[in-house]
Amino acid sequence: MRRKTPQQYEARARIARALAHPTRLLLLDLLKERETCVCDLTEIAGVDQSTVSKHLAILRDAGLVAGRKEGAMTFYRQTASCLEGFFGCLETVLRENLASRSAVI
Amino acid sequence: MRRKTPQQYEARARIARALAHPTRLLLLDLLKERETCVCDLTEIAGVDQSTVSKHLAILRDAGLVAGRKEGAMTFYRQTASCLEGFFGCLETVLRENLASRSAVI
DNA sequence: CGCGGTCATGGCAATATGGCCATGAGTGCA
DNA sequence: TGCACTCATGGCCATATTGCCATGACCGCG
Repeated sequence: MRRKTPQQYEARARIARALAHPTRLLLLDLLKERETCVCDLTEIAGVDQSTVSKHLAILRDAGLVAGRKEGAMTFYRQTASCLEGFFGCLETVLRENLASRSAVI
Repeated sequence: MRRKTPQQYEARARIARALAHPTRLLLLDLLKERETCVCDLTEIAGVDQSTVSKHLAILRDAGLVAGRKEGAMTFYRQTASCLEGFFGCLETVLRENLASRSAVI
């Protein structure tokens, strides 16, 4: 494969940055199954509502979730269809890290 | 799937953070094909050698690359076997984002 | 209309990140 | 030994990120 342009790496990094926070990973995990309103997400995440809104905005800007307004509430859902692969990758790395550390011991 | 512990999300986020920088994505791309020394990586990346070393340390701590000393040089290689899936995920998101924006227009 | 519930955004402070410079350690050659 | 080369690390500054608080917009119900 040919090397990519700085713009391509920047575009990829923008999405990766959106994935690089535990609270956002939790939100994505919750939204994998079903649409959820911000109020419920706030309660589960255990941080301020404004903080959750900002995290959701970051995920939305990255194209990973989308919001649907219904009355006073906004229901978010996952839009990226590939996150299973991403999480699978993370788990693989974690397993490999664990194995190599065990090997050292 | 059951919800995960904060520690699990933190562990995942640590790896995601390592992937969340364009220069590190470039380095991973270069190391996908063949082992490369820091000096060559520095020249290609176009940033200071110390900066490259720090990026490589971050990737190494995340378990994504490993270094092998040979004489005065250190050759790095990719150790994570799943990054293709990760990059594929990023590309999918980018394509989906592009498509949805085109749909708006 | 008034009011409580829901959510997004601006402001701010604390912390983390990223870049370069300077430096030090280790290697190999003359 | 002396020197050039390679790489890692500490220091430092500029910038970005993250959290909460405060606030404002919007909705729906009395």
